[in-house]
Amino acid sequence: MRKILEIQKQLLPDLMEILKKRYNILHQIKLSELVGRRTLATSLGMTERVLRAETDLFKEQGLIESESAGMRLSSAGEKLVEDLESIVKELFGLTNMEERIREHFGLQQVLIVPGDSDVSPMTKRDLGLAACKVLRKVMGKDDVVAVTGGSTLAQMAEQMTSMSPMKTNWFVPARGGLGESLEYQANTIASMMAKRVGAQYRLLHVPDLLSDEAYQSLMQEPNIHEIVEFIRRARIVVHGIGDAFAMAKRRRVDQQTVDSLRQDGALAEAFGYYFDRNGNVVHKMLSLGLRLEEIQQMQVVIAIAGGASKGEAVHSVLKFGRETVLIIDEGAANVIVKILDAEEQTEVH
Amino acid sequence: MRKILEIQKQLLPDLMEILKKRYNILHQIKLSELVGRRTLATSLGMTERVLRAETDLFKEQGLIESESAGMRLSSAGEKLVEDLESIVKELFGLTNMEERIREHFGLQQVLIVPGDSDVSPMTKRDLGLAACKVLRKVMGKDDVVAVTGGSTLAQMAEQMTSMSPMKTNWFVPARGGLGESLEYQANTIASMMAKRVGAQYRLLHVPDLLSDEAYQSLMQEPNIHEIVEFIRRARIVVHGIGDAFAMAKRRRVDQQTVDSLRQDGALAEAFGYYFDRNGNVVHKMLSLGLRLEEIQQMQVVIAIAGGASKGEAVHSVLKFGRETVLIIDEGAANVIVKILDAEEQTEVH
DNA sequence: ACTTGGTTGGCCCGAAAACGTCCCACGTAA
DNA sequence: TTACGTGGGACGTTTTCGGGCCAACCAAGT
Repeated sequence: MRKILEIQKQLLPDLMEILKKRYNILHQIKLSELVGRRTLATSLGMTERVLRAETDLFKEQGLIESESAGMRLSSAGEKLVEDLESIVKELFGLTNMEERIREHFGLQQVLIVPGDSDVSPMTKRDLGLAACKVLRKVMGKDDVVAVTGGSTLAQMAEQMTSMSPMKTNWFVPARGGLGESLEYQANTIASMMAKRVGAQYRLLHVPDLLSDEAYQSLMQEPNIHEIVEFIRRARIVVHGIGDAFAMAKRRRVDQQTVDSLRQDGALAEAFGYYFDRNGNVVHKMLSLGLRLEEIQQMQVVIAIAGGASKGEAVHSVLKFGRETVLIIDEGAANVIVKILDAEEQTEVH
Repeated sequence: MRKILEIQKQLLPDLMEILKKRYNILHQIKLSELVGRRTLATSLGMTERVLRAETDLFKEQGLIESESAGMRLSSAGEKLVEDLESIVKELFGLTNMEERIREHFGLQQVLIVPGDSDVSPMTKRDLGLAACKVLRKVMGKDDVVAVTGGSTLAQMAEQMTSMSPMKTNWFVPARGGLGESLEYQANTIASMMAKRVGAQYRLLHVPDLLSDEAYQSLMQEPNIHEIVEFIRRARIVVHGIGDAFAMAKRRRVDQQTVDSLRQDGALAEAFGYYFDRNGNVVHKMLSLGLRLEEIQQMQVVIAIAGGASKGEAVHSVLKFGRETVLIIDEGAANVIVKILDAEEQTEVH
């Protein structure tokens, strides 16, 4: 059932909106039992004229009957609303969550794909696909896109296609090597994405840094300095979100640091920064590239994550809050919403 | 799946058409493999500009890719078309049958409601409902509507409603008593319909006739003559279609006539006339009211029938062919289409 | 009997979207 | 080279959409 709507959505992108709108109208009529155009319009927040267009359609379809005192659902309409109820619920469960999360964190856009990446690998692919779509939409001429590493981003890179080569675009790693395995490194992903869409790319081949001195001396290197500057000109950054300890382990962080992370309540990781439950930065990997300041001022920050297991992490990164677009799956979304619910509960008491 | 599509058809009738249009375009692109806007437009019979609007959308959705040599389906588009295939079939299977039957018999409109009256009584209700809708649409001011008897028509009468009273309309029986039980008689149905929509009605209380003499002498009666004339002024006739022998039995036709019907290959019955497989009239009930000539010249002839068991009968009456609107259910439609298929088969050989 | 507050359905008009049509630079095949 | 078909752009026209208003009507309350 969901599939059929997914399919239709591709051909009729605004199908869902219309469906929802019409359902709302019918629903409202049902509640009001007998209601006139004007009151209905104001209670739905639409102008009289557009509402009228809809009700005229409903009349034509025999879903409502209009008397001199107002309109009411016909029996067919009643039945339809009943049938719709369950569909709309399922349909807009995700949309509702999207809206809720979007509003709560003040994001520009939230996208939830059905499924749970923890369970089904297909969902991860969908996640990547959705991310590609978003990225394609926000990318303009000459844009520089910075990407991080991680399995989700790698998946996204694999899904990436473009109809016309984006010769004027650049892909760069958001930060230098962060100790991940080659295939999940930002460098790998940036170059892969660039190749797949016919864009250009520049890489930042630096090791993880252990000391400020190393940082300073590397930044003295003209060509390194130059590329870091280039990266900082990025208008768009795409990053994954990870569980702090899973990430630390993957990056083979030494035990001492892990302990300190644990002590600080680290929960999530994104672009080399570790966050605690409340979105505070509790640790950062020392490397070159984008710093938090730049990310905070970036025009488009796209975060991608999937799986119920990452829900908490996503929530904490969102709490830090510089993202503009969030792309997650249903599994993660459910967890996040549950956390929000809990927060509201405690607020009330 | 079926249900959700039905709902959409009611709530988003225009979107379904768009869906079909877009599917057709994508399908055509798929067949052409690589094709330009103009050639595609002509092969689809649309102007270049509207096609362009569609293809632009497809591009935005990533369903097609455009090269300098033309457009082709992207892999996503390919997949979508595949998935759509079944949806469109389901969605427009009935539509296709409607169109096929409409064209084959040169009808003005064919309406197929999902389901089979033989199996589910709900379908019969839908049939009645659909008939009401059609009738409401074709009825104008001062129109006289002649109706026949039968269980389907009775069902229709029960479904009949109108938003505004049709004070200037008349309902009349198409023909005099044809030996049916009271509740299925044309008189009963005409009066019931009239009452339900606030219209007027006149009845024709005459028994079945046994002889020409009786016919002649009854027609001498001024008031009978007058009402028959009135009936013949009808612009619209709504009639059911029945299986010849079921009908004969219900009307308690004597054995001799039944035998003669069987000998003549009678198959179907409508408004008191019996038809054989090829749509020839093989027998007629002697009564007053509309004659075949009048029906043939009537502006709107609406035939209603439901159930696979009536498929053959409907086919033979259609073959006689004076209907303008046909309202059947899926069960009957399937049978009819099967007959048409068989006919085409034999034509080919 | 008369006001009041609501209804529907009709109408008008400016804005915006859709559309028909032509043109252009370009790639490609002959 | 030529000839053709392509996608993309542009532009004036047509059609639709949407906002707003109004007449006729109705029911209820005064």
